[in-house]
Amino acid sequence: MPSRVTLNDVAREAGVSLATASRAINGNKNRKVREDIRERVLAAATRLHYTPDATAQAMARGATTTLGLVVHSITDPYFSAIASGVMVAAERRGLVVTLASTQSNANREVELVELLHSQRARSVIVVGGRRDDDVALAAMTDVLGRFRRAGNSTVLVGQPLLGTDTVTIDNTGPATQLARDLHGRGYQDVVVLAGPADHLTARERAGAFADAFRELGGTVDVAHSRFTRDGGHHAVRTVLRRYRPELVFAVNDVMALGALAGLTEAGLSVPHDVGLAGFDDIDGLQDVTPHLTTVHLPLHDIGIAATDLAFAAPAPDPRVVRVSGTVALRASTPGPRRAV
Amino acid sequence: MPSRVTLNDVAREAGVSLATASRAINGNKNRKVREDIRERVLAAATRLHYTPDATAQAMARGATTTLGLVVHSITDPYFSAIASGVMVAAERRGLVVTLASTQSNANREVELVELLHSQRARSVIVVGGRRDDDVALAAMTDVLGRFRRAGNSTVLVGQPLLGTDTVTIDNTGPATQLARDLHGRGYQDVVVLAGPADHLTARERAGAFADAFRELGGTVDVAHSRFTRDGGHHAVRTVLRRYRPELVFAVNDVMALGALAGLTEAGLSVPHDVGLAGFDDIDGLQDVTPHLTTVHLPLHDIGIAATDLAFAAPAPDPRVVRVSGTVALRASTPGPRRAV
DNA sequence: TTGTAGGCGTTATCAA
DNA sequence: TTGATAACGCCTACAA
Repeated sequence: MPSRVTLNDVAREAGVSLATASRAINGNKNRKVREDIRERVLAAATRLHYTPDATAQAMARGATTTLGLVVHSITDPYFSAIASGVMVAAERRGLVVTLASTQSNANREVELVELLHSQRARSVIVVGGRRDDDVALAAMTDVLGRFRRAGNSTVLVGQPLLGTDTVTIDNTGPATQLARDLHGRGYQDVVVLAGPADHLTARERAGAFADAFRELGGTVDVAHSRFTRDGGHHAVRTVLRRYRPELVFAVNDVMALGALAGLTEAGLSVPHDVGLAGFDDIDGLQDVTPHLTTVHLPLHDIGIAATDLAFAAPAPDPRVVRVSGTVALRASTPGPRRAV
Repeated sequence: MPSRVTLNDVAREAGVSLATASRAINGNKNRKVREDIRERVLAAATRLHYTPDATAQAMARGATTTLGLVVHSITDPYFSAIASGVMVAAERRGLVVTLASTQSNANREVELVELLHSQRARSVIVVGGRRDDDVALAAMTDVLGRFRRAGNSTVLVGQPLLGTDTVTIDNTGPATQLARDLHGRGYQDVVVLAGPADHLTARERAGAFADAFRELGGTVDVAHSRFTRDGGHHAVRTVLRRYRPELVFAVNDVMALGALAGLTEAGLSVPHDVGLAGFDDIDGLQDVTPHLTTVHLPLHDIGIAATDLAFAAPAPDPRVVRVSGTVALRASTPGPRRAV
C-alpha cells in the first residue's frame, strides 16, 4: 500500500526519468518537455494520486511558499480584518499563511518570529502597535533583522521603530481632527480612555486628541486601562464613581464598546447623557446602538498593503507606507445636551 | 557573510560531528550526549545564531509540525472563535497553524486541503457546515481520505458526512428548545430566516425550529437567503414588504444582526414591535441592543475539541464528538406585545 | 529534449 | 557516548 507516492514512483510509472517527471509536473521556466511525454507523466501522477512534497521542494529550491503572520489576537475584529487582507493578498501569490497569535505577549511575539524563521517562511508580517519598552523593541528588531539577513523580508504594521519595512497608521492626524469635530459639536469636557500608558498607538491617539481638545479650550481628563473591551468597561466605571462625563473618547472601538456597556449599566444613555467616540471602525460596529462616532481605518487594505510591501523589490533602507483614516461622525456624538 | 548557518557550521565550531550536534540540539529521546559537549554545542549554536531548518527536519523526520485549518471566513466571529480555540490547543502541542479561508467556495475548500496535504500538515481541521451537494461531499470525502491514507488525521467541524472524525454540533435539540421557549413566551407566528436551502446547518436549525413551533400550534413562515449578515438583512426586508412579523428567528447570529438592522430601518422596534432570535452566541453580541436571544455555543471549546480529536490515538472508524448548546433567552424576545 | 548525479539540512542507523 | 554515512523527496546544472 504505497500511501506515500513520490515523484520517483510517477517517473517509473510513466517510464521516464525523475528529472523529466519533475520538469513535466511544474513546467519550470521554459517548458522543455515533449507534449506527449508531459501528458504521460501527468496521467501517471493523477493515476497514482501523486501529491508533491512541499517540504522537499522547499529544501531543493531553498525557499518555501509560506507567509508568516503574527497578530495579537485573532478574535479581535481589528486584527482579523487586517489578517483577511493579508490572506487575500497571499492567496493571489499562491502562498499559504501561517498564523500565530501572541495575546499581546512580547516574549511570545519574539519566539513566534523565531519559529517562523525556523519554518523558513518567505516573509513575516507582524501586526500591532509597539510598547514603549526598549528591551522589547530591541529584541524584536534583533529577530526581525536576523530573519532578514537570512534573505527574507519583514513587514511591521505599526510604529516604524524596528528597522523594517512598515505600514504605519497615522493616528495623530485623525485623532486631532476628531477632537476638533467633537469640540465643534459643542463638547467642552472629555474623558479620554487612553489605554495602557506605554502603548504607543494608544498614546498617539490619546495624546493628539487631548492636545487638540485642550488647545480649543476644552478640558480633558485621562483614564488609563487595558486596550481591550474590559479595559474600556473598567475605566469608564471608575470614572463614573467620580463624576458623569459629557463626552468619552476611547482610543479604540472595542474599548468604546466596553465603555458603552459600562455607561448603560450605570443608567446613562448614549448619546443623550454622554457622548461616545472610538477609533478603528471595526466590523460589527454598524450593529451597535447608537452608531458610534469613530475614525475609519481601511483595515483590510492595510493587510493587502503590508503583503505587497513584503513582496516588493527589496530596498536598501526600511520603507514606510503611511495610511490614514477618516473621521466618521455618527449618532453617538450629536453634541452635548443643551442646558436642561 | 554566512547568512545561512547550518548544523554543520555549528558542529565544526563546536568541534564535534554533525551527528553529535544534532543530538545535542534536540536531546532526542534519551539524551545520550555528554553534558559538557552538549553545552559546547549549544554555545556554538547561539554564538552563530543557528536556527534549525524546519523544512529539513520535516524531510528527515518525515513529519512536519504544522496543523492545517480551513474555515469559511476568518472575519466571521463564529469562525474566528473556533480558530482561536484551535490555535490555543495547537500551541500547547508545539504546533504551528496554517490557516486558509475558503469564502464558502467548495472547490476552493478541496484545493486547500490538497495544498495542506502538499505542505505535509500533520493534520487538517475543516470547519463549517456542509451543503446538500453530493458532488461536493464526495470530493471532500475523497481528498480527506487520501490525506488520511498518507498517514495523517483529519477532523471536520460540522455534519458527520465525510467519513472522518467529526465534532458535530447539535442543532436540532437547541433549536427545538428555543421554539418551545419562545412559544412559551406567547409568540404564535414566526418567520424563520432559514439561510440557503441546501445548507445543512441552516436546514437543521430551521427545520427543527419550525417543526417544534408548528407542533405547538404556531404558524411558521420561511424565508431563504444567504447565511450572512446581508442575507439576513435582505430576507427581512423582503418579508416586510408583505407583512410585519411577530417574531423573527434567524438561523445564525450574523443573519439576526442583519435582520435587526433591516427591522430598525423599517421603523420597527425590537423587541417592542417584533421579537428576534439568533443562534451561535457570537462574541460581540453583548454589545448590540437589545440583547439578542440566541443559542449559546461553546465555540472556543469546539476548536479545542477538534484539535484534541485530531491528535487522539487513531481509531479504526470515524469518531463523532457531539457538542450541544443552550438556549439563552434575552431581551429581544420578551413575548409579543399584548393587544394594543 | 532527456537522463545522470550531486546537493539542500537533518535525522537515524550502525559501527567504532 | 560519538562519528561516518545513508536516507528523506525534489530540483538543477551538466552531460548525453
